[in-house]
Amino acid sequence: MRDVADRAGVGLATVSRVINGKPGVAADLVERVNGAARDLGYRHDVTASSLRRADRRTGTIALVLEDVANPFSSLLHRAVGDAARAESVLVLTGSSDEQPERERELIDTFTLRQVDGLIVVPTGGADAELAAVRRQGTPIVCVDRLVELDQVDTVTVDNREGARAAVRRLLDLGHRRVAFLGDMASIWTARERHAGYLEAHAGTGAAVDERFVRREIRSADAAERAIREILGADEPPTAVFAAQNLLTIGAVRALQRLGLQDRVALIGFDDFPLADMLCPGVSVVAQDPAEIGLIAARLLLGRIGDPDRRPARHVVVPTTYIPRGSGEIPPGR
Amino acid sequence: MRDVADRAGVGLATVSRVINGKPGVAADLVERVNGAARDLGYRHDVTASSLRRADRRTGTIALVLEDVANPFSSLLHRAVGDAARAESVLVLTGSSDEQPERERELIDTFTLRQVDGLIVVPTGGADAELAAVRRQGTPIVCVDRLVELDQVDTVTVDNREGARAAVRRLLDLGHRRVAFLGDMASIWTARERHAGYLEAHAGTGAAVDERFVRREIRSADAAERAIREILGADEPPTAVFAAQNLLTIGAVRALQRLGLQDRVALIGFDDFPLADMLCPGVSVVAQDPAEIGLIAARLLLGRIGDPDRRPARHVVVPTTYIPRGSGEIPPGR
DNA sequence: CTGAAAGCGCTTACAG
DNA sequence: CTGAAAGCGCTTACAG
Repeated sequence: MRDVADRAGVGLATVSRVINGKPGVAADLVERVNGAARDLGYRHDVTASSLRRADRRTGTIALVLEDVANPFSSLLHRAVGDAARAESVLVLTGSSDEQPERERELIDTFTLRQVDGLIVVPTGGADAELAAVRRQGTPIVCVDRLVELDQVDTVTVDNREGARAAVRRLLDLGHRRVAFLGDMASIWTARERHAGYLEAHAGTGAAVDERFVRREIRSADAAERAIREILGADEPPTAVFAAQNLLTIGAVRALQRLGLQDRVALIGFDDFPLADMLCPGVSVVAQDPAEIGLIAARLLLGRIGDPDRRPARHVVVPTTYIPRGSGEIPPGR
Repeated sequence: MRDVADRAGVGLATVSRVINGKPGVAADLVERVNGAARDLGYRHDVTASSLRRADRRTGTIALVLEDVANPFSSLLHRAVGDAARAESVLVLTGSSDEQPERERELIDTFTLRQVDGLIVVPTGGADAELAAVRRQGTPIVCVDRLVELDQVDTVTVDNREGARAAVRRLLDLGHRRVAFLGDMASIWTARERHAGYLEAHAGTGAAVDERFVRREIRSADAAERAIREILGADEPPTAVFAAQNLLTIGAVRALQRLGLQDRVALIGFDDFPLADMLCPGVSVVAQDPAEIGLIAARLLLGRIGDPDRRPARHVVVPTTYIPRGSGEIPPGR
């Protein structure tokens, strides 16, 4: 920048003004500075500029996901990336693997790098750290899972209602014994979906049979084992509600292995690629990760641009039931 | 940092030395500085520190992918992220969507942010920019696709051989008419896989029938249409080789719709989730994106740590054929 | 072993 | 409208 100023025969301040597009510089000087910059192949150092800048913005946000390689996460990532790009902000990413310790570590390194804001899928075990960072002034939006913190926005889906409606469909079809497969109860979505499962039964003839309710299931393999076990009982369930995509896949695998895929109904929560191409197609309560990501990014970018203290917002994105066959199997077939 | 120095009653330089773990500071001073830092809740500003640092390293690398939401990319991303994390470096990501213009833009913004190195899946249309950046001193490793540039390492798979072996299997099974579905010829992998398809035919009785060779196919939908067309011909192919995962999915869809999934053989290049659960299971030439990512990250991190000018390396990661049924269907069934 | 000073590449009051 | 000076938070020769 020094060199540009010299070559253009102006002061440093003027170069800075021109580069940043600030008004009030004589046209011929603008011309000269731009010319000099071009001749010298000048490259503006964004990092250095943020150091002295009044707002100290770095033009970077961070995204803390459960796992960047999981389809839900990567679609969310894509949407956030696109929204950020439109405002020339870059995005750093990390995977917490559902470990609070890891989440804390990520939050720490990202804030140390002076990110302008944070979008996080909270494990639930690092809420205190999130609150502290927020108090420090860094805007945060939590996605996928509700967290009640001062000044932090959240965007989730109506898990309870989505689950309730899906399970109610099964009951309305005549199923009396519907199994439940769920993730760790420490995860908000897992609790909500379980609650929806219970609510669906209320007021119907069907009772929840605790033998068929399996929670704390963490992988497709575990889900597969659970289903095999459950279906080995006498008077086994005639339908399954799998409250998470990996668990749905495990359930499909179990049913296929047992040759029961056309006899036992199945509905999963969260869509997954190729669900429509299995036989039968797997019916799901679909979320829209791209929409969630877009809304989260807008909320965050909005807070960054305008730091006045509006109260936290909680936006709920609707789910969609997609019938593909597996959820439409009647009992006793 | 000023505050820490004051509270510890030492100079700024000493604080810097302690924070950076440099040797040669009296034990009691180390103690005092750490104590003061703790008391004051001091947070080291990594960004500012890189400004004056001799090596000017920012501890950040960038990853330019085709699309962060595509499974191949996101697995690669995950591996790179893990390797980077082990050395406390952060990773910025962007999606080029196979557009050279977009790739150039990403390279530009990332280098402007002073990243220490770049891992890119090159579109092929921004090689000049990559070369320029490399000459500027920034280490680069290209993944998935070969590019011949000075001092840039590449890690790819042996596409040609993987494709050749797969198609040869089909021919050995007795198939005489094997269709080919490929991506844009501007992409190195698409050209190589096509070459492998041709090589497989050499010296066998089977001749390549150009009516059944479709290149420049960009999506699952286009692949589905192409297959329906091809299978409408008289004396249609009895087997299909799909040279990319989206195209494989399109092919499966077409075969399912036509009810031919158990009659026409299919092998895809690149594995995809749930390929094993379709009926029949889809046989593929699998790549190992995690391994590719890990190797790329190591190469890059190695170059960053030790900038002496070793010649570029090209590492080739093997592919694996996974038989699942669809590739094992004999002709005329 | 330690600290005062200079400086990384930039922005921002402050005079003019 | 413009420029010289100070300073963002740090590191690094350079003396001592």
